[in-house]
Amino acid sequence: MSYTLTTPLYYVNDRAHLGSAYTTLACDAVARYQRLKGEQVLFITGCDEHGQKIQRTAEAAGLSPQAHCDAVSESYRALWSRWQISNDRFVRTTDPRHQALVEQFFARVEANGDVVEGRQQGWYCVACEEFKDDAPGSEDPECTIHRKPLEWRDEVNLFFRLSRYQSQIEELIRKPGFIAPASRQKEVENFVAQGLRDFSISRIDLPWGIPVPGHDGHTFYVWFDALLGYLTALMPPEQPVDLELITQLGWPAQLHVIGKDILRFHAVYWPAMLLSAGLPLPERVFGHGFLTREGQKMGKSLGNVLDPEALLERCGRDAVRWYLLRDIPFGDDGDFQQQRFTDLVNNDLANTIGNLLNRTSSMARRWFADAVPPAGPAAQPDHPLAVAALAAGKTMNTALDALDFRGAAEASLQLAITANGFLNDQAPWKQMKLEGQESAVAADLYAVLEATRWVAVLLAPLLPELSERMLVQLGQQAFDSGVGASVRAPSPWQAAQRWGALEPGLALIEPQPVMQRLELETPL
RNA sequence: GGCUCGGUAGCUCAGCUGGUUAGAGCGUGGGAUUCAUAACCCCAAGGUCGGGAGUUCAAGUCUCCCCCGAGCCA
Repeated sequence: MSYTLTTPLYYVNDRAHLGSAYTTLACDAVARYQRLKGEQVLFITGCDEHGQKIQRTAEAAGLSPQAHCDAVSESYRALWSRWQISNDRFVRTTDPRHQALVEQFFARVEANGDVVEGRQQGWYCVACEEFKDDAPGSEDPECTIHRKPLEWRDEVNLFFRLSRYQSQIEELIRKPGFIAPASRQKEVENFVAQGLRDFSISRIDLPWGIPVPGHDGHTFYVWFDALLGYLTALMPPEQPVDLELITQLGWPAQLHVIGKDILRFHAVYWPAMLLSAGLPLPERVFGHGFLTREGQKMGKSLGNVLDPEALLERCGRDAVRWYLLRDIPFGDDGDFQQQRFTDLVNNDLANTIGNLLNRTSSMARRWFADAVPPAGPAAQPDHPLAVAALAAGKTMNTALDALDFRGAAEASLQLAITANGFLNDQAPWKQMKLEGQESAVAADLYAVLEATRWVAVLLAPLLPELSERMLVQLGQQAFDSGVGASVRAPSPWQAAQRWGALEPGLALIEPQPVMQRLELETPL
C-alpha cells in the first residue's frame, strides 16, 4: 500500500510565486504525515513546459524554449530544495521519457476510438491556452482574465471524445470526497450538467511540444500532455517507460492538490482521459484557494508580489510554514498580512511553544540534577496533561486525515497552552520554597516536560525542523519524515504518541530558544 | 442574466438539526507572577449578528424581498 500525492506541475512561464510555494508546502506536510505514519509515499512535483505561451516567453527573452525551460525548472527545483520539500520525484514534461509515456497513453486513447478530427474555430487566449466560448462579438475581444487580445483561430484539430464520458464523470464527481473541499463540488457538477463537449487535444503549426504520432503537423495541446506528467513521474528513473506497469508503481494517486482555477481539468478532463486509457482514477482532487497580500491581489503591476525566496531568507521555513498552514483554512482563499504573520509566529511558536520548553527544562535542570525528574504519579494516564495530550493527538490525526492543517496546528498549540496553564497553576517555583515538596514538584515538571515532548511529536508533520530542535533538547530521537523514511508499523512516530514515554533521569541539555521571535524592521 | 457561496466584536473567523446573559484567536486595556525568549497565567472590552418583512411561545440559526462582496457558468 502506498500513498501517492501530487502538486500541480508548475508552468514554467515564470518563476515560482508564493502561491506555488503554498501548494507545495501543504503537500509536503501531507507527505510527511503519511511517512510518519509508516506509509510508503510518492510525493510528486515538477514542471509543465510545453505550449505556445512558453515558446513566446522564451522568444521574448531571446532564448530557445528548451534553454528557457531548463533555467526556470531548475529554479523551481532549487527553490523546493531550499524549502526542504520532501518530494520523491520531480518531473519535467520536456523529459524524453515523458514523450514516450504520452505516446503510449495516446495510443490507448486512440485505439479506444476517442480521438476524432474536428474543426476548431474561435477566439483563443494564448495566456490561458484556451478557446473562449464567451468572447464578445466585438472586433478586438480581450481575455477577461489576462486582459490581452484574443487571437482568432480556425484550424483542424484532434478532439478527445469527452462527451462519451458524461455519465461516468457525473457519477465520479458525485462521489463524496472526490472533489474537495466539498464547497467546490457543486461548481463542477453544474459545469458537467450542462453537457460535456469534446475538447481539442492538438494544435497545428506549433513547434514547441510533443508531436502527435500518426498525425503530421499536430502537436499535443499542452494540457493533454501536462496531466500525463503525473504518470511519467511514477516511472522509476532507471527503468524504461512502460504504461502497462503504472498500477504497480503507485497509480492511482490518493491525492491531487491543485489551485481552484484548474479544478475542472483535474476533476473532469483528466478522469475522462484516464477512463479512456483504461486506467484507475485518483481518489481525491483538492482545490485550494488563492493568496492575497494585505487584502490585495499580488501582481507585478501592483508591485506587491511576495517572493518565496526572500520570505525564506528573512523569516525561515518554520515561520512561513506555520503561518500558512495554521492560519488559512486549507481550501479557502487566504490573505498574507505581515502583522498577523509576525504576531502568530511570535505568540504561538516563540512565546507559547518555545518558551514552554525553555522554562520547563530550565526548572527541571535547576532542581533535579540537569535531568528529567522522577515521574511519580504524573506517569498515570489519568493525569490532566495526559488526557490533554491524548486528546490533542487524536484531534491532530483526524485533522490531518482531512487535510485540515489549521485544526492540526491548533491541536498542538492548544496542548502547549494547557501545559503553560498547568505550570502556572502548580507554580513549582513557589512549591520549591516549601519543605518536602520535591516529589510533587518533580511530578509536575515531569508532566509538563512530557506534554512538551508531545507537542514536539505532534508538530513533526507540520514543522519538521522545529519539532526536531525541541526533541533534541528533550534528549529524544527526531523523526525522519523525509524522502526514504523507513516504512514500518507501528512507526516510531506512532509509538511516540504514548504518555510516559519520556524517561525519568534522562539528561537535559542546557536549553536554547528553539524559535526566534521575528523582528521585521522593514516590510517584506 | 442563471447558479453557488458569503456579509457576526478593530482584524480573522466559530456558531450543528431554531431555545438560558452571541463565542474563539489576534490586537487593545488592566491585574497577577518571576521558572522562562519583557515570555507565561488571569480578567475586561459591551458587537442593532448587512437591511426590511414574515413564521414561531422563541431566530444570528427557518421563509420572502432588498443591498453589498466573491466565485462558477452563459
